[in-house]
Amino acid sequence: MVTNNTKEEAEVIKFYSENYTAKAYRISFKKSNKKIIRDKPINKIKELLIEQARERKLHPIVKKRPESDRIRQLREELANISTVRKERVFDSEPTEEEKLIIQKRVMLQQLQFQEYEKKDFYRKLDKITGLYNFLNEEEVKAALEDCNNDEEQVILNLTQQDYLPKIRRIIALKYVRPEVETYMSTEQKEAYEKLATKRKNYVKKITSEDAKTRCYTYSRLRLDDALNQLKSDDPLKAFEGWSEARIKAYKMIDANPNTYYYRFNAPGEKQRNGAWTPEERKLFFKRLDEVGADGQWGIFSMTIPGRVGYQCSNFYRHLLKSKQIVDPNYIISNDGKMHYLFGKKDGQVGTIRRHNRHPHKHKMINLEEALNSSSSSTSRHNTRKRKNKYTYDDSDSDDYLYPKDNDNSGTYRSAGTTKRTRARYEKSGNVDENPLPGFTDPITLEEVVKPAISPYGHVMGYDSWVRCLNNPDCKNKCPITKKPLTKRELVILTFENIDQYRDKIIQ
DNA sequence: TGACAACTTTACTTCGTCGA
DNA sequence: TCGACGAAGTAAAGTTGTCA
Repeated sequence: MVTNNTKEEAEVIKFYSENYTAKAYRISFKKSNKKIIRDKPINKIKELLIEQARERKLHPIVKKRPESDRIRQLREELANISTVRKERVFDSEPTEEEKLIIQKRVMLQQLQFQEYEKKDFYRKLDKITGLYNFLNEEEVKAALEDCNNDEEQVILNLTQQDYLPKIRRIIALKYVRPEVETYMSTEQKEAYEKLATKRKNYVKKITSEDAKTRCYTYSRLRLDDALNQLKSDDPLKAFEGWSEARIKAYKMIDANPNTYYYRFNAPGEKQRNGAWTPEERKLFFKRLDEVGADGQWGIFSMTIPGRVGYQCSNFYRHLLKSKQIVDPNYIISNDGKMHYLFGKKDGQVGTIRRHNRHPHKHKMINLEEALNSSSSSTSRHNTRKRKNKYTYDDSDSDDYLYPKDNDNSGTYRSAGTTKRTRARYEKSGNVDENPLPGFTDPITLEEVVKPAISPYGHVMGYDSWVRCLNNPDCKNKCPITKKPLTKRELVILTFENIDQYRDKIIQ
């Protein structure tokens, strides 16, 4: 995207805001009914340092990293290089053979130095993450660079609430997306301009007056045209003619990839149009096997180059319509149109949604009616303003985010994501069911009450996860891996499921 | 706990384009 | 001219937070 640097900088600062860290500390202390003491984190660090030293003394752990082997290997290689001893070193030029040996030795020494540097880094990494186990390697590296490689200084700085956000900002700025290069050649540009002119002059013969007016007053802005507009130097013109939905989706690239990819390809990726090639079909079915048609077509399309989410959605409907695949969630009404079943409950007839050009006459039609006659359905009024929120599951239980029992589908109950439901869940007494007693929350540094695991294997208190994922600066993004993550993907650990997840936990 | 508003998501409709 | 298909826009369902 072509924007000025300030805008990009603002966009890439996604991780914890200063406010968030401060809040986390506040909440943590509020919970334990303690007064906020400014040097509390330092006291905590001191305790941890003493504990760590004691633990090391009792149970010395030697972490083996591939580097140790590599250094040994390099040392052996160095020893095996033949040596040349000259009696009068400066008398003559070295022979070719001697030059090669020197070159090899220098190279190996450089490598060895690099390996030692790595080893030293890992030593510091272990020391720092021993205290701040929620930091990742990249964050430690950035912090060390910031403190002239002084790990003690890093440890000290990290006791300041605003230091981690500062480091994360530095990292985030490293990933400023480069400008999307113009991938059009001169010939392509000429052809494109020709096409654009043709489009501009194109006047379709329309019989309806209304349609004619619409055709003259606005023309649909195609994706390639819209993206080309972004190359304009004038920021006002960049989004000219874009629909609200498109702008919204475009802004969601980090916050919500599904929304973005539903309407866009990956930045710089050329859009593919036309019929699906056999390779694309193969990719589509492979993806279908992996994630299924769960409605997140944006996410679905991410692995299919050149195709956006709605293209995948349309293609899926096409496959259904042409009976190449079968999905019981869709029905075909008498008029031959596909309808997705909403609010389908076990043993009950689901409803289908029908669009109406007249917004004041919204209707929900019954499946039976739809199957019998598509036109008769319009006579039935549905004045319900708000449907039952939780239509996916009949159960009244509040096991939010828990995998369905005996369900091999891999889906999760989506009900009960509100504060209220969570409160009810907590009230139900499940909170006491902590399978990880003594586990420290990396955010609050307090013992985790309700541990939850992400698909990436990181464990934090459920409340900490929720606060991270709700933080507008890094909404729906894992604070540790920076990868997309929603609350629904979290699994609260209990005695029932801990064995299933124990091996997946990353420490 | 219900009502409601704001926001998000996505199924579906409509329209543009192209080739026969 | 027409049918088929791709793509954009929008209506409406779902979600979540707030307030009384």
